[in-house]
Amino acid sequence: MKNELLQLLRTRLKSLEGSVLPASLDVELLQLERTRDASHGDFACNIALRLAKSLGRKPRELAAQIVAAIGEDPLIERIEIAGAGFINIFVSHQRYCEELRQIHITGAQYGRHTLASPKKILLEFVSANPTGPMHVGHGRQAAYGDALGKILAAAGHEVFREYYINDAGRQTEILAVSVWLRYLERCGKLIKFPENGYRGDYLLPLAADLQARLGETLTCNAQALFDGLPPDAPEGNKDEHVDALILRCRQLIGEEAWQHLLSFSLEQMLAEIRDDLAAFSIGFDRWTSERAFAESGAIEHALDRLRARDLLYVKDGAEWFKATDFGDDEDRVVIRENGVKTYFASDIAYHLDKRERGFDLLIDVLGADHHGYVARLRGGLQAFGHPGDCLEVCLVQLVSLFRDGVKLSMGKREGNFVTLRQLREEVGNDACRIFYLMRSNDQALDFDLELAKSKSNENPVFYVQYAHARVASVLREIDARALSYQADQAATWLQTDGSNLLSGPHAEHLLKMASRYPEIIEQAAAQRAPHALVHYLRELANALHSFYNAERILVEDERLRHARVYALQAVQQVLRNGLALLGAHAPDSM
RNA sequence: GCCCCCGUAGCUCAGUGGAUAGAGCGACCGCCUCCUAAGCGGUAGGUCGUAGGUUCAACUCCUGCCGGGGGCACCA
Repeated sequence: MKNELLQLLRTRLKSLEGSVLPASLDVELLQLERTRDASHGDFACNIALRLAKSLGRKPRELAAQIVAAIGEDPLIERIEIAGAGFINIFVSHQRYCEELRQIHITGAQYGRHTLASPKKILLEFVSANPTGPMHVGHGRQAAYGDALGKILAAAGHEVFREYYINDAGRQTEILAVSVWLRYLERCGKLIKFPENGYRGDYLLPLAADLQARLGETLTCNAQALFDGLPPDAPEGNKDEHVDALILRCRQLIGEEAWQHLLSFSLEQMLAEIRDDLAAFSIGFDRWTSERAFAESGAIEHALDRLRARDLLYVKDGAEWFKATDFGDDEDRVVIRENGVKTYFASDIAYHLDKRERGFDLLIDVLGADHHGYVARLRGGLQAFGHPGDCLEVCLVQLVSLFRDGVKLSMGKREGNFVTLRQLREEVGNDACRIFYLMRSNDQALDFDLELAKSKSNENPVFYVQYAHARVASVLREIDARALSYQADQAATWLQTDGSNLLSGPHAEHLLKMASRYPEIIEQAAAQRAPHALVHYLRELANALHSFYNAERILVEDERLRHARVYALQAVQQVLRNGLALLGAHAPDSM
C-alpha cells in the first residue's frame, strides 16, 4: 500500500519537476510515513518541509502546489495540509478493503516482497564451538539469526545460512583431553582435573561410551601422566599446564588413538548441537568444517596473498597482519611463535571464501563479547580489496536468566550453565523464541522464566497466539451453527459497500494495522530487527481483540457477518505469516 | 586508558530527524444470560541521565560529562 502510494506520488510530481520542484527530484527526498494520530490521516509526507528552504519558499505554499499536482485517485480519500507544512494523505476505505482481498488472495505470500535487485546474503549464525552443549546465549543467537534470515528472505533477498564449525585448534584438544581424563576417572584412576579443562557433566556420557567401547585400552598410570608437568593454577599457569597435559596424553596413548579421541569427542558434541538446533527448528544450508577448510590449504593460500601484498610481517617470532592499515587498533597475529595459525587467520580465509563464492553481503551474528573482533575481520576483507561494508556484524547482547526475581549464575568452564535444551523443555519452543526476540538484539536480555511460562497479558506469546486461535474458534462456530459464509461473496460485497460493512473505529484501526504488515517486514529487514515484528504482532493482536470485543462477529445480518469474518480471516493470515517468520506456531485452539 | 551496548512512566521495554513520547506489568475503576475473559475499556503515572551543538524540526544526529553492563590474547 505504501509503495503503491509512493509510486503514485512520484508519477504525479513529475509534472512539477523543473518548475516548482528541482529538475530531478531525489528519490530519497520523497518519503512517506505512517502517522501516529488518525486525525493526521494514514500517511504523512514532509517533502514540502524539506525542500522549502533550498527553494526559498514557504512550506505550506509549496505543499499546496504539490497537493494540486497529486490530484485525485481511487487510492486517496482526501489530502490535507497541516502543521508546518505536512501533507497528510487519507487512504480510501475502498483501498483498505482491497488490501483485505490481497491478503486473502496471496495468503502465506502476503507481506513478501520481490526486489528488482535482491542481495545475495550469506548469513552466518550460532557457530558455537563443539566443545560443549548450546547454552541460553547461543539460543538467543539461534533465534535471532533464524528470524533475521526469514525476514530478509521475506523482504526479497536471497539468503544462505551457514554454520561454521570450529573443529580445529587448541580448544578442541582441550575438549579431547577433558574427555580422556573423565574416562580415566571411570577406569578408577585418581587424577586431578585441570583448571582449564571442560569440567561440565556433559562429558561424562562420552567417557562412559569410550569405556564401553574400548575397555581400559586407553588408560595409563597417574604417575606417568602428571610426572614432570608444569603446575596447574593457582600455583602455576593453567594454560601451560593443560597444553603440557595434551602433549603427555598424545605420547601416552599414541597419535592414532589421540586422533580417534579427538574426532570422537567433536562428533559427539556436534551431534548434540545439531540435535538441539533441529529441536529448536533451526536449519542451515551448509555446515562448514574449519578443519576441512584448513586442510584444503585455503588458509595458507590467503596468507600467501597477504604476504604478496606486503601486509604481513614478522615480529617476536610471530607473523602479524597489518590490521592498523585498515583502521584496527593494533596489528594482529596470524601465525603464533609456535608456528600454529590463529583463529583469526582461518577466519580471514573463511570470510574471503564467502565473498569468492559470490555473496554481496556477509552478515555474521556474534555474541556481543566479540565486538572487538569486528574491525580486524573487516580489515582482513579490505586487505583483499573488498569493500568494508560487505561485512556486517550483528551483535547479540547477553542473556541472563531470572527465577523468582533471582539471577541464575552461569560459568561455562565450570559447567553449571543452563543449556538451551533445559530452557526449551521448561518454557517451550514458542515462548523461548519470542522471548529471545522481543528485545532489540543490542539490548541485554533478562529472561524471566516464570513470566515465559505464565499465561498473562504480559506474555506476548500467548497474547498473539490467542488472537490467532480466537479467529479459528469463530470459524469453527460458523460450521457448528451452520451459518453461511463464503469468502468470495464477502469480497464482492465489500467491493461495493465496504465503507458501511466495515465501519467504526475498531474496524478501521484493524484494517489499518493489517495493511502495515508489508512495511514492517521491510523495516525489520532493513534494520536487522526481528523485535520490530514481535511488537507489531502484539499491536495487531490487540487491534483484533478490541474489534472482537466491540463488535459481535456472527451476527444475523448476512452481509455484515461476511464482512467481519472476512476481515478476521485476513488478520489471522497476517498473524500466521508473522509468527512463521519468528519461528513460532499459530495454534487453532489453546 | 581505548572500544562497544545501555540510561525513556514505580518495574520491564518500544519509539526509520517530524506534529500532543507509547505498550505491557504493577495500582485504581469498570465490562461475560452473548462467537474462547489467556480478552476489552478507562484513570493515575514523564524536566526522554546531564550540559552544549547541528536543524524549519532532536528521545532520535554530533561533542563533553555522569551512571550501569560488556570487551580489550601469540583463546576461540
